[in-house]
Amino acid sequence: MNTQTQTQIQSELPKTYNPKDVESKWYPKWKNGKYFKAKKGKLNKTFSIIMPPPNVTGKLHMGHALDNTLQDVLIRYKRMKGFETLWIPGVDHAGIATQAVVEKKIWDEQKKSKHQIGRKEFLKTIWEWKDAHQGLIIEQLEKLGISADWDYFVFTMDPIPNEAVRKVFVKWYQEGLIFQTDYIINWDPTIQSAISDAEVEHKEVKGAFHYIKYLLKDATSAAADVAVDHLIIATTRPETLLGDTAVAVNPDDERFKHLIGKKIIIPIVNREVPIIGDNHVDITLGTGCLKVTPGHDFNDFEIGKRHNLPIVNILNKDGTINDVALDYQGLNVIAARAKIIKELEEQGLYIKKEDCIHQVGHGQRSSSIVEPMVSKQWFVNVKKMAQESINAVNENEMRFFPKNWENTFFSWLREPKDWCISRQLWWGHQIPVFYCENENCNHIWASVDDLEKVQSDGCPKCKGKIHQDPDVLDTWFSSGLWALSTLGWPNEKAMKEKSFDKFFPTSTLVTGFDIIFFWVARMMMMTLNNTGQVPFRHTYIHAIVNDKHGRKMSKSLGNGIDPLELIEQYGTDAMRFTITAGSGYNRYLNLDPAQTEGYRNFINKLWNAFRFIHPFLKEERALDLELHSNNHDLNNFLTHHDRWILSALNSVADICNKAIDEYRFDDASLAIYSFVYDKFCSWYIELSKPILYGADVEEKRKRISILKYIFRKILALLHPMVPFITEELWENLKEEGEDLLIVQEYPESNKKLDFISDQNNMNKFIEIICSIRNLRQSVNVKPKDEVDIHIFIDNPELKNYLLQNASSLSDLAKVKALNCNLLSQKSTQNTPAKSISLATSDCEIYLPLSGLIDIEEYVGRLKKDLQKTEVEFGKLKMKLENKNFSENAPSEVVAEVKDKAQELEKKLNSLRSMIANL
RNA sequence: AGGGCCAUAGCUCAGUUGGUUAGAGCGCUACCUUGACAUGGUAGAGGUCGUAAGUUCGAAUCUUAUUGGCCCUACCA
Repeated sequence: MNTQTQTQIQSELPKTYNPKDVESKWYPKWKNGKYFKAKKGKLNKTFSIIMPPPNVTGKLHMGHALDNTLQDVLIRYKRMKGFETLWIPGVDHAGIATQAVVEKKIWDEQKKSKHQIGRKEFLKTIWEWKDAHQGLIIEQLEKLGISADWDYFVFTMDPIPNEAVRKVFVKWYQEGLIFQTDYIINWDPTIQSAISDAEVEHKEVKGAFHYIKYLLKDATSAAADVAVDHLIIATTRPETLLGDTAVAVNPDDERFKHLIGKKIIIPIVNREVPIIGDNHVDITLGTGCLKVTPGHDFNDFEIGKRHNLPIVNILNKDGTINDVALDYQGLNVIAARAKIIKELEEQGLYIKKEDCIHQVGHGQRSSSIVEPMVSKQWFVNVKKMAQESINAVNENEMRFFPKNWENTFFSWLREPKDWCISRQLWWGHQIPVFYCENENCNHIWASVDDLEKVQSDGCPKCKGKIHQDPDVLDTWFSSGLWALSTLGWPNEKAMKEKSFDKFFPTSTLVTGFDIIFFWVARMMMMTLNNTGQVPFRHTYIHAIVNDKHGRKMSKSLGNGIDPLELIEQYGTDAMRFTITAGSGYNRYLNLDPAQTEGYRNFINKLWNAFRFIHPFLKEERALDLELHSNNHDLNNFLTHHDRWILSALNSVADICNKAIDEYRFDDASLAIYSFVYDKFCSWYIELSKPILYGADVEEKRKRISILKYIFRKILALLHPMVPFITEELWENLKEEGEDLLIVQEYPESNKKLDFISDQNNMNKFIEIICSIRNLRQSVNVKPKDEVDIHIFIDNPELKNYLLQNASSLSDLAKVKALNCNLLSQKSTQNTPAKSISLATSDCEIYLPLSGLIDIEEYVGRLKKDLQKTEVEFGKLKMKLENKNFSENAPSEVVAEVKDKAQELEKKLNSLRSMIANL
């Protein structure tokens, strides 16, 4: 190739990499080329992941970007390693969230409530909305470059997941694990549904203790002493007195125990209730007297059960006071509280108020205050499956990465409460329980058959008319079956089509710690219970994304980062690399767009490294190790620098493999990053320039083949993290007939390419060049100006190496004449008189000066170095003289310290003689 | 109240089982447009690892206490 064509090629490539065109080009090629589909690889092993399904309502946020990028890195890595890989994507119906969005939409457009529209019509609208929205989420996921098998795509309310839900529900119903009962549950008045314990978040709220007098029955006045004609109750929720059905004291409380069995009057409602003795009451807390409201307090509910107290419900479904007290009917809790306090004051029953801060439950979705309320709900007894899940983790059937997350998992499963699974919503899997409407029959049963079939069959006992339970299941009920239903379970035909046996149990679950309870634990329980197997072998818990100062991203703070904007600005690869470089075993990832900018620069660096070798590519094939079947041959073929870069590459490949296997994406990313910058670009490319522009054709051909070899490996190592640019560049580097990079082999370390002495020599060589540059800058020599250098070397082998590579040294340190002697030959005659110098452990380097220098400053530098070295040497010497050290420390540690001490001693001597000779 | 996590350079973080002079990115300073790249290059400044005590030949790393921050669970009349 002549110079003219070289220039032409170079001008075709822009100086800066443009991610947009490349990204839009490659995704369709991979997808349409079926590269995301599972194919048998060289290992004859499978690797499968189920994607945590994003909500169908959602807009992709940073958490999704992180979650999916890491899964994609694993999938691409394993695919290249030769696993048969399958990544199953999906979307969640997200019961409450979706219903709320569509309800609002209908209200905005038609000013109609869902009840006005009717259940059937409402569900039809919501399905239409879902179909329209699902595509948006998929489109956004594709922008991340994820290599999921879209043919496997599942929606949580598709027929198969629905079949799974019905099957499990009926099984548990028949086993008695699912039961319906009146129980105190968390009621979300905004959503107007029960929610599970896990969906309640406790937040600190300013409140107050209100001290209220309750008069004893037959009390003559309200003025006399406590325990004579009244009791004082402290409460943060005075309005709940409308539902009080007892007052409790501790049976051992000397102050009050004589009152047990007597009657007391609830103010306002003037209800006569018993005073009871219960050990739950803490004598030391509050006033020692406790109002008991079994309908609206978890503890009181338990007390009520023990004492057979009636339950009075004071709230409507929307959280307002019901007809229990007509004066208060329709007021919300806050208003009712104020009105009650006022009325108590008027009656002289209100004593005082003490401000306090207390924890109040809020609905995770609605953020409104959750009201404990008694209602009829469906529950699952999960005790046994919880224990099975704990066992599975203890027996390493499923492992957490990082391991300590298993404690969180255990803490939830150790004492599990019954799981409230019914929701008073319309959008979701409807509970497959049917009721016979014939009053003489009243049969209740669960059926796996769909509604139409059950309806046409009628009641199995009396053939009467039937109806289905109107409630739907908690979203997590279907999510809990995700590992099974995405692979077709329980439908045998679908399982066969989706190769259930091949891909189940899945390999790794990648998710955040915030849903260990909601999801990881439930999937474990439900999958173990139904198949006896774990849903996945590993769970990698990744970081939660925060802003750059570690604050949660939130709308109110306005500190959210939109991944699509980040992609728009810096490209998908840069965003992905920010994520991988920041993901290891950390709990949080504090995301700073400046980092992404830095990694965008890295991508650009890679692009330009390619621009450099590009004109030469057509001239030569990549180095083929097969051609050099024995080490001797290979050694002869390679130069010092070739052996050095190949060994360095080898170490990086080793690190990348080990790191990704252990989910240390950060270690893998940073290792290859630093290889590209600090080894390949800074040194190997620089060292190659004279050869590529030089006259020695044979040498040039060899160098091109190695550059090409290294660059191909770099692209392969980087591909899982930054798939787009690597695939784009691969197109130029692949040999005739080679397939896309996405299916190339992932590099592994190769013992044949470990050249230890070349690594050592090169490190010394770099140290010498940096020292010369340091000297040059310290006296302001212009970068272009060439200088004379005198080096005295302690070690003959290194001297030899230096002479062999003298031209490289000249190039990189701009040295005009190199004068190199052994240190033993140093004398006043051959040491430049007027010079500045610097010492390493192996050599003394002198830069002769023609002009004047600032002796003071220069001597200061030498002295500073001397002092530092003396301190270090002193430390090591003390260590060596300490018998305890030489006797107790491992011999290799002692040997290392000895070596180091020797090196420092040499350097000390050099520095001292330099200072003395000034 | 119980449990867990964190504290390392101006900022954000690495630092494997205790073992050479504690690392990176960004930021900062000086110099440089050199035939891949100013989204660049070269050189450099800057931490003794929250505090205190202890174990050890040796501690950022282990133990205890303490301060500050975060999270989870339970509950508060």
